[in-house]
Amino acid sequence: MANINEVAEAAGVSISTVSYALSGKRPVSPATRRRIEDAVRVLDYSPNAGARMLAGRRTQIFALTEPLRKDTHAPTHMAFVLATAIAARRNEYDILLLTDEEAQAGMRRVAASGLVDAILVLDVAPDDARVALARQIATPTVFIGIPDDSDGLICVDLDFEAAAAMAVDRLADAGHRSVGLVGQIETAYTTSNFPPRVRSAVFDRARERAISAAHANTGVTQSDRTAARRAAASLLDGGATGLVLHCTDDAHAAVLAEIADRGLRVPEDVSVVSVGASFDTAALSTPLDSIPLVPAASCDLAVELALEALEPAGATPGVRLITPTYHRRGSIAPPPDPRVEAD
Amino acid sequence: MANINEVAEAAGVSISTVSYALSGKRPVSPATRRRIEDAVRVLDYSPNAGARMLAGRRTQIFALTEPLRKDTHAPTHMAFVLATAIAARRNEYDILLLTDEEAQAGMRRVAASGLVDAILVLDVAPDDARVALARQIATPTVFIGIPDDSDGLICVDLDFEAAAAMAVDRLADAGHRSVGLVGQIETAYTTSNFPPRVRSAVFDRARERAISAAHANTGVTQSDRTAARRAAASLLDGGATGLVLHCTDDAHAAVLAEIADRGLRVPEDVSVVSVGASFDTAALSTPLDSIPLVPAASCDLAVELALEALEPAGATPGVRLITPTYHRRGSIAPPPDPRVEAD
DNA sequence: TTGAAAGCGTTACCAG
DNA sequence: CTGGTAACGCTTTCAA
Repeated sequence: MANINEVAEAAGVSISTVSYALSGKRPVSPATRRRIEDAVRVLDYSPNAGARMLAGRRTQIFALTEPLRKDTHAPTHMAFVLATAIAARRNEYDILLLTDEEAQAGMRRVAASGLVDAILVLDVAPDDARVALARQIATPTVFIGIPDDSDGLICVDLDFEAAAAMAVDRLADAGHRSVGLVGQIETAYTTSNFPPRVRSAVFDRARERAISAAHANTGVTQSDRTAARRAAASLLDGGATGLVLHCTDDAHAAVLAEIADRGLRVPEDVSVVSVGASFDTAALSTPLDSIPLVPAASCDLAVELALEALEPAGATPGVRLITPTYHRRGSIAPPPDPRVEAD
Repeated sequence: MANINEVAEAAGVSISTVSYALSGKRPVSPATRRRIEDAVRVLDYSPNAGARMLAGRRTQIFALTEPLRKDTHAPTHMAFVLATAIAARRNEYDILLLTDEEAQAGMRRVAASGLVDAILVLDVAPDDARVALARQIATPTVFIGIPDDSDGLICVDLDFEAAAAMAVDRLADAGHRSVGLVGQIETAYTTSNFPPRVRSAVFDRARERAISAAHANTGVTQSDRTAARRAAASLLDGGATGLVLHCTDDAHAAVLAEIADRGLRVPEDVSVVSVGASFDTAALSTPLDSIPLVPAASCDLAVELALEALEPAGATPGVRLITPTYHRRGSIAPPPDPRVEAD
């Protein structure tokens, strides 16, 4: 592994010129630049990471804390980890992964040792312990998700309230008077930050639109199709003509199966809209209208804020809500004629 | 952030003594040690990561390349990432995550810049491009999985051949004359390294035991329950009385559903054994005998080998196969009386 | 446009 | 058992 001295010698310049030629922080004549680039290529030079961290102001590393708990929905979490890694790399940053209980001790450690420039927090719980930690350490920290107490923190997330309200509005606009929310698994309402936000927004907006709303969760374990079917069944039995789905892809499929088994059609008999899904609802057996949770959107913004926080000016604390977008797939229509139902 | 100078001053010793007191690489008198530890605590000192990397021989970071492709089974991959992170931390190492196309460019980069001490490779494809790369770079690289050409590489994996053979043996020992393998999704046989190993081992051992074998894969997309049921159905229709399952948890559930729907019981009518599962087969609707793939086993060994490779002696290249273990859950029994079947 | 040199904060060697 | 000091390889200020 060649170092900057060898490059300088080979190019016949000083090491500072090599450094500037590579960083572009100072103009370098085209001729010398070429000689340096040649030397770099020939020697296969790459600046030493440790030296750079020490001399420079940046480590070019972000920590990503993601507990990766067993009971979480792996595909979604994987999508966020991936989106974060991609966003980071686009800005010349690498991701150091902090999982498990190590999430907390790890945050302390990387902050204290100056290993990372900033910390990104995934899988945020309502009462997340990492919140208090973030306030203690000097390393800028960005939350992807909103804890109960977000005071002074930098947070990024989809505007789940707006998304849920939008879903209810579409159904209400189409004439539905009774909507049902097929929600997450039960535990998610305490371990995760956004399910409660969706649920209360559905009820709030339903009240504002003067229509009735009900909620049923999708069981206690992941990939429990039966529970999802049961949830849909109870809501339909309760008279709901419009369903808002905030659940896993499996649960989506189960709900559609339940609807089909009842001999009902989407959207003629039942209208369905998905909220906060990060998979493709157009690929389901019945394509569904969707107000998706786009990992890249949240993660791109989070990385942007982390970078901003490194600037002398810093980033203003506060919650950044991402405006939801509605994707129409034809799964919402007016409810069936009440007279027919009255049979 | 205090540095070593401040600690030395506060403790009234030289910085070298502080360094040695912390690393333990040189004896330090109990008295000075205490004074230093106090100073460290008071100043909340933590050695600077960059300086350490530069001066020391180690960065205390492993790179983990895991493409995190969309078509992979997220839960399994997450389990391996987690297991690797835990094993690394147990040895004072952090994990730098390399995903995506970045896997290759990233390996080059972290190796060239000396950012990491070793590289761990997950989700190994039969013709993995990272193999050639590993041979080019100086950074020790450990593969968790076995590529087609493993020459000169350090590889770790469950002995899938032995596991598959063991499954066939158990069925044959119980008296089964016809076994069926419910395999992975179709694409896995080209994108992943172990599914073909399981399949050929099943057929090989069946031949050795002079019994018949058949294979059916579980469709083209993940979480396609129908395909898994169809696979089980075709094997049962083909006369298989023993099933070897090498597939996702969803597919396991689907197979059991198919068996139940046919009015068959496990193990009285059909014997079933799971191979290479990294989830709990005892938690299925019918607990299944299992020869599991244990992420921690592979990842612990991989980390161990990575550490060994850093020693002057290095680690000997070669494939380390982990001996499979059999977990009995009562899902294997002798096949039903042939005379009854002949009705 | 370029060079010299002072750090950056450790580790580890050489003395004592 | 302890201290002084030379690296480690880069960035950046100060001079020219």
